[in-house]
Amino acid sequence: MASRDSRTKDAFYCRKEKSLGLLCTNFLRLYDREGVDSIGLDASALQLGVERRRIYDIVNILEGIGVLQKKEKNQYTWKGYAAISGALEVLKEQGQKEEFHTYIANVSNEKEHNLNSDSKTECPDKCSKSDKSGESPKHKREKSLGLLTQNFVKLFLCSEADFISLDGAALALLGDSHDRTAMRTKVRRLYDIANVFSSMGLIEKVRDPGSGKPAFRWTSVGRSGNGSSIASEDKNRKRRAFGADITNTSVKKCNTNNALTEQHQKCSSKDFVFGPFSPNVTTVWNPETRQDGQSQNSDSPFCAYRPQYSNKAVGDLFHHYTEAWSSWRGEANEKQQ
DNA sequence: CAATCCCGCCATGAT
DNA sequence: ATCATGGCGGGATTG
Repeated sequence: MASRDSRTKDAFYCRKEKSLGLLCTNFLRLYDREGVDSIGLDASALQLGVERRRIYDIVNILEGIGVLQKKEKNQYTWKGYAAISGALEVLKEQGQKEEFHTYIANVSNEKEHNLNSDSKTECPDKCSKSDKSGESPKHKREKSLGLLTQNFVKLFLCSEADFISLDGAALALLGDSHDRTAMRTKVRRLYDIANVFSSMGLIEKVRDPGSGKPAFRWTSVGRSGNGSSIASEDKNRKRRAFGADITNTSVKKCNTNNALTEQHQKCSSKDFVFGPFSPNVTTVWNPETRQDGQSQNSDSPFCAYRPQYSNKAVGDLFHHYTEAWSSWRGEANEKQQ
């Protein structure tokens, strides 16, 4: 049946609209409301209008922070933002137990003149790495992303440096594999993680004063002294940010499922194409309009950016449509199963 | 050019 | 074998 050739990036293709960060924001907004406790991957992909593969990315990263927890095949349990602080505490402790602070001495300047001075910049892998005799039938489990996410967090939580570059992180978490390729791959993954973290406000992009190179800084969320008990129940845990929901109604193939669902609706995705609000991509939200600097009280990192339409009415309308559409699709999908 | 990072092929594990 | 997961990196986009 030939390939629908998904690579047909029409004239109106905007990479930003498909970023993991945005997807994460939408994902979070979609599930951060009462009554939610179970998340189905299929439904999720459907609601958000993305391929399944992407949901795996989001889910794996969020699970590393405690927002989600795998329940069973295809099903995750929503733990919510409230679970983050606890997860971070644990991560920080683990990170300290292992010597994560030695990984990132000070990635600041120095650039290529990295002195390979002793230390043990390596193996972020817990457990044994002893593999005498070829393969180790060990846990193939948790090979990356999820683990990488946690290690990335540990670097921030255990390091003194107030900002870390992805290259530095990759270097630190990569043991000694200075393979150009390994580095490249690792950095690619870190970009993915950094994107969702940024969208959640956990980290923020900054510039290294010295080299001018991009780096990330952990926002003031990291618990503060005083331990014992989960405590810090956040007095402001009801930081629910309501706004417009948006769906990535991609006008391309997205689900290999038969078009049964599709033909079932007369007003298929085609018609769903923004009516009054033209698709002129001029109103794309901006994650961080480089206007960094002193941001107001970054108390709550979860005040996600809301991709708003300059026109409130339009936004509301869109929201309404989205809700209707979402629940409809969800129901239809469920029944179909 | 360098920094980003989307997209989806395809290996691998579960059933 | 089929289906669920999710490494991995080519190469398109952005800055």
